[in-house]
Amino acid sequence: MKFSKKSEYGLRALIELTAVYGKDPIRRQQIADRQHIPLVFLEQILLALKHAGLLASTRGASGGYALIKPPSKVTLGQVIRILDGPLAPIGCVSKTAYRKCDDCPYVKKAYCPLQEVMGGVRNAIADILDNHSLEDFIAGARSPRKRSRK
Amino acid sequence: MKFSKKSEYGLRALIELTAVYGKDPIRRQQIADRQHIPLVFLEQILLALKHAGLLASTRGASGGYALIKPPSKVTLGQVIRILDGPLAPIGCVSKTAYRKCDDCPYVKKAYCPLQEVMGGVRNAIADILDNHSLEDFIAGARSPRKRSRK
DNA sequence: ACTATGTTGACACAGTCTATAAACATTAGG
DNA sequence: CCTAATGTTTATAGACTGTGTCAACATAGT
Repeated sequence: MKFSKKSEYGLRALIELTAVYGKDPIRRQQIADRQHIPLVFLEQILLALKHAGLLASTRGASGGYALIKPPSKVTLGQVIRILDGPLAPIGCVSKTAYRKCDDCPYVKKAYCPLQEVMGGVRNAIADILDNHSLEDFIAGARSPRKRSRK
Repeated sequence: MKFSKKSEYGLRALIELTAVYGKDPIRRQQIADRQHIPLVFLEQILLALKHAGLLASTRGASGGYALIKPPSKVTLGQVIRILDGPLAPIGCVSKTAYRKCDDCPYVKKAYCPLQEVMGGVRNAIADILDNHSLEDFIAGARSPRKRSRK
């Protein structure tokens, strides 16, 4: 039950990119150095985020990557779903990528005990991750916005 | 962010074993059939649970596996930690297996933005998983015990 | 007691996915 | 047109998932 390194690195890279939001693009090398991320692995991650529309990249001499969506509009849940896929602990409780579990003997029945619990876990995770945005990463902000539960 | 198949299968096997708690041991074949779990993989799982002290096994003609701890005393969190390791999303926020993250540039500093959020996720997951026991799996029990938050 | 049979136990192996590395192609600026 | 950057492709080590094989052992029948 862990996040992949990919997600972790991706989020840490976005911390750097959020810090310079609106300014000139920064080089991937710089991100790798400051966050101690393996350079070439970092690139795959940045590309994925680019293809998802979060980043823009410019090549050539003074190129680099830049965040193009406002930090407040990018939730951690989005980022993790891009890099890691759906965040449900088991397939049959995912809202964004539901997959009926062929092998589960409870498929036909109305109620699956595992599904009950795991659905709760999924919601708890999503509730946190979808209510935190990159904005919560800026500076020493000691107060990630804690939404009251609806 | 998924549980391993190992944990999923393990929990489903325990559903079967909980259902016959106190009675004669059941064969692994029977568990595999009813929950559609690959037979030989299931064995590794049952062994791990046995070594952890949850199950007892008897060999020979009328052998099989049996749950030896009362269902109410076995939390889902315990099971998953046995089969999947600690349930923290990233190493540096685990309570049962803390590992300082060498590569994180915030190690030295007082505050890590990622750690803040991920710690919250960890607690949310643990809060659910450690407050559900195998007892919640019995029969069609439509009411897993929902502890009020402390 | 001996043997046949059914069951768990242990080990080594193969496929797939993740994390990482290296090499080369492509683009843009001075 | 040369250099510094991104972009693409391919390769490798390790963990996770699942299989195959054979040994250890308990029970039942003779």
